[in-house]
Amino acid sequence: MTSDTRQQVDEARKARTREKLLDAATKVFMRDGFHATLISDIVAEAGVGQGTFYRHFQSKREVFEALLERLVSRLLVQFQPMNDQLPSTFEEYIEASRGVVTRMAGILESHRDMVLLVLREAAAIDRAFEAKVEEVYDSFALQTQLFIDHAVRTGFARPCHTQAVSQALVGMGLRLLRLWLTNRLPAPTVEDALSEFIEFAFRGMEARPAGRDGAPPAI
Amino acid sequence: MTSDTRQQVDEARKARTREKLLDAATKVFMRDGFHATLISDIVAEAGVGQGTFYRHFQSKREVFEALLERLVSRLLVQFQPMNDQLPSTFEEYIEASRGVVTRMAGILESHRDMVLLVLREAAAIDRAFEAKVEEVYDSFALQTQLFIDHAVRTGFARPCHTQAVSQALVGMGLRLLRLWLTNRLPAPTVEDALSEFIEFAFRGMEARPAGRDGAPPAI
Amino acid sequence: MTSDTRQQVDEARKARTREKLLDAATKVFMRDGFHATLISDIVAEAGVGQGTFYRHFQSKREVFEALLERLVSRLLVQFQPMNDQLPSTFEEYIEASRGVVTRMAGILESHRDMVLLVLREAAAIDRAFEAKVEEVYDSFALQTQLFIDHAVRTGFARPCHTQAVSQALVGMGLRLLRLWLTNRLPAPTVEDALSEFIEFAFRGMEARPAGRDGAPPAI
Amino acid sequence: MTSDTRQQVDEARKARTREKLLDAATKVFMRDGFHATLISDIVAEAGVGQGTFYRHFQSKREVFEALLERLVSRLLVQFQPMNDQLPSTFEEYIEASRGVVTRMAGILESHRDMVLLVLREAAAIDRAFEAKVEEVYDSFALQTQLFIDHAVRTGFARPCHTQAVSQALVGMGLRLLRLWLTNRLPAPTVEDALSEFIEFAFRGMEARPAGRDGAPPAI
DNA sequence: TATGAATGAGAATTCATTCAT
DNA sequence: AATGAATGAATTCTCATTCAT
Repeated sequence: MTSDTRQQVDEARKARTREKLLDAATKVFMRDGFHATLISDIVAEAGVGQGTFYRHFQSKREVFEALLERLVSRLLVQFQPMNDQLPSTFEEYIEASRGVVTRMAGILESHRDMVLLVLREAAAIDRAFEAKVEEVYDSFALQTQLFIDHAVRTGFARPCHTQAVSQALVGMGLRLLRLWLTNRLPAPTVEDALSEFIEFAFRGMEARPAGRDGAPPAI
Repeated sequence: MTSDTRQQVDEARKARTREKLLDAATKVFMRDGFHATLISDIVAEAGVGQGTFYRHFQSKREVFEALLERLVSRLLVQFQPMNDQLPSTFEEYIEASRGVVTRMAGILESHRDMVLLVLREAAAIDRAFEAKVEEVYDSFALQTQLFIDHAVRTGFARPCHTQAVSQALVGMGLRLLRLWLTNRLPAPTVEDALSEFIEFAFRGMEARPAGRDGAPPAI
Repeated sequence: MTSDTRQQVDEARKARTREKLLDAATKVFMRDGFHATLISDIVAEAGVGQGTFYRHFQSKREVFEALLERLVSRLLVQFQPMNDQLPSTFEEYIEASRGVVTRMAGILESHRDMVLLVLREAAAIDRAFEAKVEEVYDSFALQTQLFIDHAVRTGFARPCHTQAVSQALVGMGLRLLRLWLTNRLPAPTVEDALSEFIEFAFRGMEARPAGRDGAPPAI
Repeated sequence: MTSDTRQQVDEARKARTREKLLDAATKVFMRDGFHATLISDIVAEAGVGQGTFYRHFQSKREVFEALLERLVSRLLVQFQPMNDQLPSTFEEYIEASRGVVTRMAGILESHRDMVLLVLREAAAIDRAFEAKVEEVYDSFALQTQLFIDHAVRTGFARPCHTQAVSQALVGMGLRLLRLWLTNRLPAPTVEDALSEFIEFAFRGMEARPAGRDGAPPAI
């Protein structure tokens, strides 16, 4: 009984220490950059001893990995409902896209530090991280592609190389995300930016007769 | 009492050594990444003594700075003629864009290593580098914006938040560039990819009545 | 969660290591001279790791500073009682001087190595050290001056520029100290040398009628 | 003929370069201290090439040696006439001493930089230099001793351990010299200081009946 | 489990010295 | 003879990692 309790207390303490370290690492990584960050900076920020670090992680790299893992898993969970109900009119498509993108933006913003950290540093740490992050981007691209494929099949989107287009969309998103998180968004509000983003994605730059009725074009 | 000849010879030798170091650095940075690269790796690759490095650069960072400077100045020189003759029909717009983008692709490809290096690592080295690279991206965006602004004014493009759109285009470009340089281009050839890229940029994803006559729409 | 005991143990260990380093430094500085001494020599002599040095000192200079500080503080403590009871007859003056000087000699001898080190090297390390050592000499001179001033006031010493005289006395002392510590004392024993020193200081070189009764001269 | 001339020109140039280097070294040694001075500092100050240094000296140490040699030889030459005519009255003794010391002061002042350099640094360079400088001090002490011995023999000075006394005098001189050259002389003028110095050397600190007639005391 | 002093391998950096011109 | 670019041995210094408490 006593030892059981004791064990639980110990485990709880360990978990708390681990969280302290992860939070401290995020903070210091953001402040100084991954490479300039020393283990001693992390433990100082976390308020624990130097040796304690090694009871939880093997290396600075492993902390980053844990942080990235945590971020990705949270993002994936939240993005599940993205393809819940597929649209059946053109306006629904636009609305659905706006909804998805807005929700994504919200989630990403709530992990602002880590997201910016990944955008900045992940590819520079080593090839494995670069690959992992590219995987994430690719999976976003794939989600997007499935969406567009469906739109093409249902006649709401023009036939195109949907794989290339979805990668292009991911690129657009990444750029605007970075500008946003560094407060350099070229638009008054995020909502404006997202509207422009979606408008542009659907209509391109070309000028043309306005009136769209939302009906699929007769081909 | 140094003779002119002697001075010239010395200078030439020094310049040659500097080039050797820059080339070696590019190679090693690409192979091992900026942070994993040691000064000793660079001098070994360059075939010069350890001390020689410090006669030319203060630090690894400074070499990277020199490389980036060299790349940027080359890119800028080559991009001058981008806005030479502005188009006067819609088809010309498309063609002009394709020309610009194709030429850029060629230039970028000829600096493949450095470009990839910058895409991967620059932002992670420190804030100053991040700022410098963002400046470059922003200047591309600005060039693009001027182009679109003109197209809007002449009625070939629909009115939109051209600053946001051009940043989005830069994002698209960066993503495809990266995929291309890492051989993951989602298209059979670069030309195909560029075509898709431009098609998408002008027309968006939306399906609609095909026939365009190249004339600006009557508004 | 560091226990009090643990903290004390750690502190004690650290202090012990620091002392080891200071002792080793003194030894090596004496053997090889400050400038020829390498950090690696000090740690080898101390039997600790290279990195340990830097946990305790920033540089070789800082070790020397610590050593000098330690020496000066010890000397100051011991010299406090120098002006305890001021003499009231001429003989007492001589005896008091002899007492002070003898005691000083004893103290200095017990720090033989550091004293010689300071005499030889301190001024050559940098201007700050030169200033610090000159300060010490000046404070000795000041002590001496107060002593002489008193003697002049009470009529046991002839009126003179006591500041200059005390500096001269310090110079004499430093020279004899150096000769003594390098075993080149021009006298059979230290006591002899001190006697000559004091005799000379009081009577000068001039020959004159011997008999002194210890009474202040009627002026 | 031509080659003769050529050779002379070359030699003259070489000698000039050597002097430039020696002067530069003195200046930089004074400014930065011997140990902090780099060969590159000396050649920069001299305005010659790095390699040129090694055509004239093997090392920094050798430059210092040359400078010290030059100083010592100059001092020795000038001090020859010190014992020219030995005094025959007490006043003549004082006057002779004042003359010698004043002349020495003048000479030393004209080599201010080198003298201060030697006082500060020589002993710290290595044991050989320490020995060389001590030799010089000892030779001064010896000169002084001969002077005092004579005074004792002729009855103008009281019998004493003349070797110890002359070392003490050298110590006094060194201290005052240092204070003087660093502008900390505890007296309005050098002349005042020298007067105090000599007064003290002859009469000591003790107060006593004034009137001296310059005659040797009846013993 | 947590701690922080100690460690030492390894990297950056310096600078006296060489040597081709 | 003079030069100054190149050199690399030698040192300093850092910091991830260990380990005794």
